[in-house]
Amino acid sequence: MSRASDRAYSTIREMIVSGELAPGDSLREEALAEICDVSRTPVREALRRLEADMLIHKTESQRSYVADWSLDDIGDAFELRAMLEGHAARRAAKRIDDATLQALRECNARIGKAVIASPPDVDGFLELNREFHALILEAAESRRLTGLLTALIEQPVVWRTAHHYGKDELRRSHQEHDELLAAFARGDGAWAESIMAGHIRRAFHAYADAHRGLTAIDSAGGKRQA
Amino acid sequence: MSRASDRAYSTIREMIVSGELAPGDSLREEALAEICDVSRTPVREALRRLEADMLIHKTESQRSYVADWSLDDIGDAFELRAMLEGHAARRAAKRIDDATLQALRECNARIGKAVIASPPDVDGFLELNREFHALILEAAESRRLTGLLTALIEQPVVWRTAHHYGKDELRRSHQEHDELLAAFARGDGAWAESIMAGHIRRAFHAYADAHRGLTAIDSAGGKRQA
DNA sequence: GCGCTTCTTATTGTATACAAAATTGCGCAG
DNA sequence: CTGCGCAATTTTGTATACAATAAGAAGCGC
Repeated sequence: MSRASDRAYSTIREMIVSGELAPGDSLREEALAEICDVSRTPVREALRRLEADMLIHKTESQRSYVADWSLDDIGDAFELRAMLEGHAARRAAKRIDDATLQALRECNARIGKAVIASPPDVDGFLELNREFHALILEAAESRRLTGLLTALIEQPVVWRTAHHYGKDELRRSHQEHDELLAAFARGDGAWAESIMAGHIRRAFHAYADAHRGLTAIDSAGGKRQA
Repeated sequence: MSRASDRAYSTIREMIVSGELAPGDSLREEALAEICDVSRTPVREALRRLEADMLIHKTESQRSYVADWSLDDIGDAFELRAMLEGHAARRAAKRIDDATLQALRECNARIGKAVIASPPDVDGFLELNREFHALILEAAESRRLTGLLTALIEQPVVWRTAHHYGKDELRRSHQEHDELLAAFARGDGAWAESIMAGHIRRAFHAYADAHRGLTAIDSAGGKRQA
């Protein structure tokens, strides 16, 4: 992470995820280079990686813009994610070892704490949730699946989804994780897959509801800072 | 395709796919730059793309090598491909228009001709097969699915699989495509998905059988540098 | 005033030079 | 002879300069 291109990648990605760069904004290499305090070379590498992540896209004339997703696009991504993370859960259920299972339990316990706090610690939830899913993905032992899913998990969407979660929805997430743990403990892949797929699809509908409600506000008001 | 980085990408990729660069071979930027007759800059871009395709990998010390896949890895890739192309077929069945359906029919007719020739025109089959699957993917209308699958279709593996197909297996592929067309014509997504998943899984077993048969030859006669 | 062409300018693509990091090979001590 | 450590070489990472290309602006004819 110490390399200049990595810093550029993280910096730009963070700007997109946080909303500092809005969908449709143009990304000029020189400007980004100045922001990241590196030369254009590592910025270009970062842009290519972000393009692979589908966080940005290039026009036919090679200029880069922050990608903007229609609800259809996002539904699409969630559907694929549900399928692939479901698959990951199924595989994990058959391969998981006790140490990982224990780590998942502890992780979800901390998620529980973040969720019952007042107000709920959404940022903590996000980080722990990321860790929880990452552990499962690792337990699935498929480099390719990992690669595919990393390209698929749109951090901006995850972020917004969680920030629109109410206390009830956060608690429900926590419970679903517990169910997942039960499926893992029994090595029941089909069960794990079902729960995971449902978990992701529920997240989509939470996002879609919030999005529909917020469309007017977003287009009227400005960008929010972190 | 006229850009230097694109040429470098195609050139290097072709060298890997054709086997000119063997799994485990090291990829030195300067050497590749000379081969492609461009500077290191576009070569580096090409290497990053190939890395995303998982055709090459970088060690922790940043040196690049041609990826080599164990049969497990390849099975993994086929499993994901079966799932995702199945999903694509399901979506395509619900969205496909008459023009595309007709194009698919014509494509498969040409596949039929390539298959019944003596000897079978395997290269023609490969190209038409690629086109057939690409048309379906396009009909599925999911940019993300397209991105995921492109990263997943290991051309070297596809190439070797087809070249180990006997006449019967090529004909069977042709027939499965026809079944797929029937499912599309009826808009039966579930049917299309089943056929496609089976189609891919069969391809895997053909590859695995051929691979197992060849492993002994490879390890007995082959150069195992490294 | 409108549309077209052309020129200017902004932005990306490529090459090269240099810096940082890693591997290799050598020399030396034990 | 072996193991260690240092330095010489190779290889990758970054910066910068220059070339190519596309967007934008101005001028021109109509």
